[in-house]
Amino acid sequence: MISRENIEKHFPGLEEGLYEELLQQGEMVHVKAGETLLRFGETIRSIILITGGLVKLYRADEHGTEFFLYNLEAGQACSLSMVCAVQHERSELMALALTDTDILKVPLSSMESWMKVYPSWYRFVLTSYRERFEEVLRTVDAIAFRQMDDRLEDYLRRQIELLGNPLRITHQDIARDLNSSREVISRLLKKMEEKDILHVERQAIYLH
Amino acid sequence: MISRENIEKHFPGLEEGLYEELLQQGEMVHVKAGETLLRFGETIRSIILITGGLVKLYRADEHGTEFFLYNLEAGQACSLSMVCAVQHERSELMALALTDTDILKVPLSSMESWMKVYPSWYRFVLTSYRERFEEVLRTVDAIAFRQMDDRLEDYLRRQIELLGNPLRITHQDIARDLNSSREVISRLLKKMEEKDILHVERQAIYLH
DNA sequence: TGCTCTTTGTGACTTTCATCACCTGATAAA
DNA sequence: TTTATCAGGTGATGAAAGTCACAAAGAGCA
Repeated sequence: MISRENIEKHFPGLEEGLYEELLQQGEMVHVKAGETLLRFGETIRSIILITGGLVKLYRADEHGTEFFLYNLEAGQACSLSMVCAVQHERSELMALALTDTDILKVPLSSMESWMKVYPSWYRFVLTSYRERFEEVLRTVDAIAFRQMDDRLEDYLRRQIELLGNPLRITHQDIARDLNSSREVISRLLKKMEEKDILHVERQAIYLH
Repeated sequence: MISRENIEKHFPGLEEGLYEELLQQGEMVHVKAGETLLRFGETIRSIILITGGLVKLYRADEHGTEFFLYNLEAGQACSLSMVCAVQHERSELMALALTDTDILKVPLSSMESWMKVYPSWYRFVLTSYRERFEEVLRTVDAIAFRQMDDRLEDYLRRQIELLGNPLRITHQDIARDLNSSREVISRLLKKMEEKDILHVERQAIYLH
């Protein structure tokens, strides 16, 4: 359901007129858990704002190997879509709905005019972009400077922050996100369990 | 020397009025090779446009270990400075002048008003940002999916593209950029020499 | 010419992590 | 209830790359 309240709640601090425009020009789309929102190489046709649910953004190589970058939740925007949209560029990332997700699609054409008229939009766009950039930099830090056990703990904390404790996920899926292998993740989880950092059950990780 | 021609040459396609503003409000600063333009955690006070020379952007961890991200040359902008500047954010990166470098510093205050008035500025900012984002994503790919020999070859090609053939650099410095060790780089270079990909001399790498 | 510093070469060893093979136990479907 | 499938456990092995120790070669300079 597209509603003024919903948008105001998730995207506070915008101008009155901008809320009106978002309502008029935006199109609300519901995406089911597991569906792909954006594929690598796909031409971006609209700006995507998340109004509910959880989306995972990841990179994939030519063999289909994946690498998790960051999540987007309600109140955030696919900044790639905003910036690529300007020149009808293609997506560099894959986006997958982790839960049922509601998105507000805004046509590209709005972007440029809003940029001029609404300072809050301009700030929103640049802030989103900066935040995403920082997340990717944190990812670079992780793979460049840190080891698997460390990265795994960080990953679990971030996921639990978003999805709740316990985290319902298989070792295989964690391995895919971290570009590791199931065996390695299982072994590391067991070590962390021995250190009393967490408790592992089938399909569930309880962080202490 | 700050000159209209210089700016027009490196930043083509902007509006007349914007060139005037850049001249009036910009401050030309010369930075010597080896000097640091931006330190991690430093508050960003102005937008930085490169009008000459070569700058290296890198990430560093708490132990001072470095990791090369990308270079900026004339005609490019420190996109971090543009986006961080909006909210007086701190720098996430280190920037080092590799050669003598000329930069045009523009006060933050100009940013918001130009964004409204000059569509070309808005496009320039978003395009810069997207390009930098893509470079960082390429870096993520490299460390996530590829091995050292591959990354080294890629690194050498990119550096030679910018700095010319032969590349004058020590193995130690390459190792620092790639977060590897000198011995590993030396050995890989030797292997590449055997494969006739390049020729190694003291402080110089000739790519075939 | 000799001395020193920087850069590079090299063997031996270690660590981290991926891979393989195979097993156990839980869950669900037939 | 039996069987198939999926999640997870575990030892053995190997490859990539980091570390250590030390040698050698070039460059600069006194």
